[in-house]
Amino acid sequence: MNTPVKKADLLNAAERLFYEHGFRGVGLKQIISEANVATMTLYNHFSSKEHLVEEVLKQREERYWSYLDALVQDEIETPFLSAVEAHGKWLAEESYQGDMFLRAIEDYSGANNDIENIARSHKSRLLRYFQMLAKRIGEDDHSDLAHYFTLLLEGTTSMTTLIGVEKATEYAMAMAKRIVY
Amino acid sequence: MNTPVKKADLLNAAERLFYEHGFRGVGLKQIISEANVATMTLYNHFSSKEHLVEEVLKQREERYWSYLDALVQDEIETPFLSAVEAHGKWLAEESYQGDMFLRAIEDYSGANNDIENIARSHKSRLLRYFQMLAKRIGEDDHSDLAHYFTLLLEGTTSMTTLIGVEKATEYAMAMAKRIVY
DNA sequence: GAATATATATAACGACCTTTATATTTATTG
DNA sequence: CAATAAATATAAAGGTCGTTATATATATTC
Repeated sequence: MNTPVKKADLLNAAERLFYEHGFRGVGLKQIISEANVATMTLYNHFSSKEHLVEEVLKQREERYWSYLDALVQDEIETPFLSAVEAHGKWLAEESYQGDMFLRAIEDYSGANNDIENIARSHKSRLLRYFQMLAKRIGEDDHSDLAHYFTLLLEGTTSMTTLIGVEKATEYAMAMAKRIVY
Repeated sequence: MNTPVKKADLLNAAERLFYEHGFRGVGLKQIISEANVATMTLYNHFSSKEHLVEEVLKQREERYWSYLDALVQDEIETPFLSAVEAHGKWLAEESYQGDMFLRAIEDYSGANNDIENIARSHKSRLLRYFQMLAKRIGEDDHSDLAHYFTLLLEGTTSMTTLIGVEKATEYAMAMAKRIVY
């Protein structure tokens, strides 16, 4: 039947609702309603709400990285600045209200280790990514630089909640230029 | 009777539990249990869970500012660096897992405007505070500088969740020194 | 020491939640 | 076209949640 389509509908509806209202603030009823799907269809694809959360996080991680990679890869001259810009564009399109992974860590730490680990590994991947970029441009303290920019992106995401994407990205770019090159 | 004591017990227990497990992840039953208080004592002091959340946020805001003010005020030579350091100490003592106000904005935006406004006003106060510091040291672009440091503190809080307080503060201090003075 | 105010214990309400059960319908496949 | 697989509608179980009700105990105040 429509198996793959229905599953995708569920994941997309869940991702949007979880992001907007939090994992605990959204019930399965709302998810199946927005996905136009029956209750048992959800349980046919996901064995529990928490497993649905896991797959939502995995999907969002994939989307984030394919988005970032596409924008950063080609500009090998200034990879860090373009990463900040790319992250800003991601925020503008998909993430105007905090970070879903950070939220998952907070919500499920001590309650569900699988979910927490998925979210944490996403964050450590961000750090590794910047370390890779730092090595590529021959930076000596590549670990330091990687941490600076991870902090910068995390700060940009938080600031977006407070002052909007445009201004947040603008200030982040200005800071970035003072730190590198 | 023990009225003020019981109310304080409730606020303290609620603040800790809300911070550790999220507003929606904690039930009133756990709060009254940890506060060693009866159900009706809670409703005698707070008309609903959401009003309890409001007062918890107000209490936490007061604690944060009295903490920060005490550490920053005297060091008029390098107010920005000492603000970063003070924020780091606050994180070490009280805030190892994300920011309660940011979380309140995310959890209650669209659901409870009073709570959201309290949390947002806390954040705008942080921005105003840095603008005041920037003017005091005679900085030209005091608005820019204030935004840089607000972003820096927000980033530090997020990074604390990921790499711990010590390292997060360390990197934040290094970035701060590249930005000011 | 009686009156007042607050805390306590306990139970119940109705709403909502996640999950399971059951029986029916719909589309795909051999 | 029969068989299989998946989606649907509906309901109910079992739990937790916030909130209210009630009646009792305890400390403070005049």
